[in-house]
Amino acid sequence: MPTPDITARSERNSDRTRRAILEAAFQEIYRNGFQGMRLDDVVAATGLTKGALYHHFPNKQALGYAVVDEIIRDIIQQAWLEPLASDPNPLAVIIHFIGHMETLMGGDIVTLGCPMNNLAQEMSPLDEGFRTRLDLLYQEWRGSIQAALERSQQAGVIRADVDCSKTATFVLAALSGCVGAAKNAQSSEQLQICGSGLIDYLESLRPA
Amino acid sequence: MPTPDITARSERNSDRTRRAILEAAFQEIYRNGFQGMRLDDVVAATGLTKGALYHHFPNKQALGYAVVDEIIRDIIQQAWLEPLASDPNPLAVIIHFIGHMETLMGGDIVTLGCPMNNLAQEMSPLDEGFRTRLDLLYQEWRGSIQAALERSQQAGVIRADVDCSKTATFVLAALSGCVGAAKNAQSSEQLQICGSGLIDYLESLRPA
DNA sequence: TGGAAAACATACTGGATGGTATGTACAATA
DNA sequence: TATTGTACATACCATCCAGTATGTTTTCCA
Repeated sequence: MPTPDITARSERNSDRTRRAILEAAFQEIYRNGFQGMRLDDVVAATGLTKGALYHHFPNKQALGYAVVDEIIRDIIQQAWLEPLASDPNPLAVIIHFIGHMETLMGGDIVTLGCPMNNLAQEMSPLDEGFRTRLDLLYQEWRGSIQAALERSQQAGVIRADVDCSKTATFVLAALSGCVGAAKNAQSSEQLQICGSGLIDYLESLRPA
Repeated sequence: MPTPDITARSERNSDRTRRAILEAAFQEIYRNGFQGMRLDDVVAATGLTKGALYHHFPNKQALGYAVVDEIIRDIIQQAWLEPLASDPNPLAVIIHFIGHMETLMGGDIVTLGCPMNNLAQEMSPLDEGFRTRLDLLYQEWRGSIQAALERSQQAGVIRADVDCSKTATFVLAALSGCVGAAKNAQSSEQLQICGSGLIDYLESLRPA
């Protein structure tokens, strides 16, 4: 007979510790970049020690990779892929998201930017492991936008001559650019202006 | 009578040394970020020593500020402000620039991205001195694009109902986003696709 | 032409930081 | 219950790196 569920609570302690380290590392990376993240700060934020960190991760790089694979992936999944996949009017979802970004994401989006784009901009030229992981995530993200645009196109909400693949690529890049511009200016007004420019573009895709 | 020009050729030229340090620092920042830049690497690249560096700059931060004020400013000036100010058809200049970015800038634009945007993304949330300097540069850049759009608008090349201020903000942000996307993917094809999406948008501003 | 100041070079320091070596409590088997 | 492996804690090291102290050479100028 297998051990009862009571003992299973202790195994989850390990998972919880690992998760706590990952989330603290994510916050530190979000605020200071990967190179700026200090492992001492991560363990201090969790209340743990270096022994715990190095028990779960072999080194700083592996911790960074795990943050991409487990934390950042979840964020994109929940904020974009799931809402876009389930909604019957995807174009409206995209436009709504852009228009209400600061409300939907935290206010950190203005002061700190997009955590995924920050990390990609910093590490892509320096570390191929980061680059491939983040590029894969971007491909999924772009693919979900493309699929959303195509569904809206089939519903007649978007003109038939629009190249949804190219448009998805551009929209995602422009969105990253808007968030980056707002971060440089440290201004949510800048995010509004820039976002409304992107919305104007999306509206121009509608049939005449 | 002042000393003849012959002596000006002498080995020690303060301005040239300072400039050499600035350019080496720019390259290091471009490749590794400001936090990733090592002063030892900068002096090694110039063939000088730390004594020279600390004679011309009080500390690392001041060196970084000077790179923004003197090197990056010049790059934006030469690549954007001057071409846009002198040309009779500014919209065509913008479109041409976007379409031939990799040729006009170096190939580093794909592998390393935009030096100004890189630095802004890294340092704006961390250091107010960097942020204000870079924000000022962005304002000038955006202003020149806005002026260009307005001139094209007065020439009838752009529709009268277009908000040139908002459009300039969006175009600059989208452009940064495109370069960033290409850098993440390490793909000049990505830059082409993304850039053509931006060009499509600019073309849509023309009268029907 | 001498002397002061500028323009460098050389050698060093101290703190920060990623990583390691080792010890210990505890749960899971056997 | 003895044993073993897991999940941490503690203390420490080695290196990197911004910054400094000081010496030397060149330039400027009175």
